[in-house]
Amino acid sequence: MRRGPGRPPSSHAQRAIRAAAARLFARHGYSGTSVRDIAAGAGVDPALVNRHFGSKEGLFLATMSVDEDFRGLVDGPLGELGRAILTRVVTRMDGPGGGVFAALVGALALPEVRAHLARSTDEHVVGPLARRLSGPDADLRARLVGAQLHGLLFSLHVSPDPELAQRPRAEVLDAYARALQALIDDPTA
Amino acid sequence: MRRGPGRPPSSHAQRAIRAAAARLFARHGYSGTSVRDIAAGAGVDPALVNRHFGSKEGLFLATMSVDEDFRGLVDGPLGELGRAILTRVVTRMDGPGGGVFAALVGALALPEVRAHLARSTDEHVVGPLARRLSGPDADLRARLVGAQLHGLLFSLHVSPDPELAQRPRAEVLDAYARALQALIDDPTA
DNA sequence: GTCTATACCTTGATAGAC
DNA sequence: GTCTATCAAGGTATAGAC
Repeated sequence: MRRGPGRPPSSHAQRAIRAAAARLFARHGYSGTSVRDIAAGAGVDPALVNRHFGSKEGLFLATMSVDEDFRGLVDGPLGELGRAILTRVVTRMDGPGGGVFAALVGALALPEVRAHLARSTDEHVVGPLARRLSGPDADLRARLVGAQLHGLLFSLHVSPDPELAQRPRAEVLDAYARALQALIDDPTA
Repeated sequence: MRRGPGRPPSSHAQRAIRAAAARLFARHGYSGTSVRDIAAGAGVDPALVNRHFGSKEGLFLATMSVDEDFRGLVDGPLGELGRAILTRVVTRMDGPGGGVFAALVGALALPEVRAHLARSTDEHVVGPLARRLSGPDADLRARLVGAQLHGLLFSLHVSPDPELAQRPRAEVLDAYARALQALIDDPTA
């Protein structure tokens, strides 16, 4: 939180609302969390939530982001990039990020949530990857890697496949990495 | 609709409610469609909806299913199965099925919706595919093909990537089919 | 500027009349 | 079998206290 002139200091209530919202949204989703629940969790009056964040949607957008989970995902040697991408993203998402991703998917009916997920994926994954790939259709292949990534996160955290979730992560990542690598490698080489 | 003894005939109102619900849920999602909207679209009283289908959730489950879109998806020669799966599912989902899938994902907060999507994927895709695959980890590889499938449908219909959606379908399917095939082929062969 | 109390509207659901 | 009346929950806006 930046303080200083030109920006009002965030009150204790604001921080408490943020913390309660981050916890409840990640755990129970957007529609499963009421503004009154968040206010109760933060120990403040329900009206304060909209006072500080404009609306329930505004608070959701202020607290739920996958930018930190996606940043830097496609750095590293191209030859083993599939495995590297999956190791990083799954490790991060096994923390609180998994709930954040699931909450975002559950709130995709909100246009701003759609925009956030699309922008974050483009900015941190598809864009940087497309610039690094060689061979034909680099942009298309990078976008499909993004689709694969969403597919695995979906099956682990949004609509969890129990059999998949219980297996040793290393086995799952090794197998899925082969599929990612099939799009990362130059098909003409 | 089957008629006959032992089964009460479905009234005109029931059919009208079904039709309106299928259209509105697929177009505006679960939370974006109110029971009153559906009743208005069907030209009936709002109370009739819950009278006939128990609840909004009951009506949703009675009208939104991907069984028809997923059935028979993994039939055909193993050597080109990746391409065949994608051609079939994308063709079907470019019709009304795309909206149905998106609506189901948007309603995954409901446990019964989760169960339906998991069961349908297992019954029509993962199960039959696992029984056909040779080589190690057949079950794991089949589950990951399911994850890939969800990933593409997600990027085409749930959180649509405009660049991906506008490209010629053949290009997209050819490239993604390589990634599916990497899990279908026996890795030790 | 920060917080509280309160009221309003939409929506899912139900009870009971006809 | 169908409709009217009504309730509870929840998102939102506003008036006013401190």
